[in-house]
Amino acid sequence: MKKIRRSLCPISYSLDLFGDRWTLLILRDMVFMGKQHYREFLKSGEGIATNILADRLSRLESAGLVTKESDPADAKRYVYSLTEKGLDVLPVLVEIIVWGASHDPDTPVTSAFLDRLRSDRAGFLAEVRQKVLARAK
Amino acid sequence: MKKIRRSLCPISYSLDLFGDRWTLLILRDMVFMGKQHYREFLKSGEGIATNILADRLSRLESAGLVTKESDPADAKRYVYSLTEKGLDVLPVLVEIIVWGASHDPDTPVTSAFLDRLRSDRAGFLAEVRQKVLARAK
DNA sequence: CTAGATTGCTTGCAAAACACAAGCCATACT
DNA sequence: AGTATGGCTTGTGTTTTGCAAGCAATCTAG
Repeated sequence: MKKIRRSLCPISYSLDLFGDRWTLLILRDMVFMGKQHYREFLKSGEGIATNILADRLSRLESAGLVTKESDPADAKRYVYSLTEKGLDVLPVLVEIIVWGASHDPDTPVTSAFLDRLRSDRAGFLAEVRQKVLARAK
Repeated sequence: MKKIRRSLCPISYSLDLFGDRWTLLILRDMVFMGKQHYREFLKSGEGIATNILADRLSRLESAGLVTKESDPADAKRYVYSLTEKGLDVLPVLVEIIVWGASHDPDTPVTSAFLDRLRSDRAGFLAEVRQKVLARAK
């Protein structure tokens, strides 16, 4: 296990956890798609490999962004849920969306939606946050 | 050359460029530290390797976030500067700082500064942005 | 004007991380 | 009991990373 901390910089701290090409996509799926099961994450358009997914989920779990519990409705399943700490990544995701959609000529994001993100950032954050919390209940 | 695009998702688009442990640290150094030279990036606390730095700078350049020009004051140097597109990453950096500083028990970020980021986000963004643009002139 | 420095890299190599396919174990359905 | 489903683990290459050297093009001192 590598647990070296590169520096005390908060950006470096964050990147040590989610500075890779997959972790934030998993969080995206949880936050925006409400995904909770291993199979759902596998089905995402980007095509994550099973071993990578398992690794990232366990890292997110040990870092306290995600919890893993067995599904009461189906004992062969596990339910992955966001913690507060995990949900706090939402503003990062939103800014990444804004940057990506602003600069990607082929983005499918509508300019109406992008405008909404820019002009009513706080409202959008609150709305998504509440939706996630509502699902959790 | 690998240029595969994993999906049309704006987050995926962004991560294809800066979804790694180094790229955003380089942008951090440019935005917040005003670094412009190869050697300055090397001196950062995290200790990036020379080949990785060269690779990331060239990727940032081809993606249009950074420009590379020879230094008129010293022909053996190059000056790396942020473009608009590069500076637009600032909000992402700020949210990453907020998340990292909020959840890292060992963060050196003062709660006063963190409060400022949270309560006057727009003001802080404008301030940093202006500082960067002032340096560019 | 010539012998170091300095700057911005490139190259070589071992180690780590990743991608892909296959397999495995514990439920669950029929 | 036999098959399907869900969540992984285990090989196996391939790619990326990290580290140490080396190198060409400037500058700088004597």
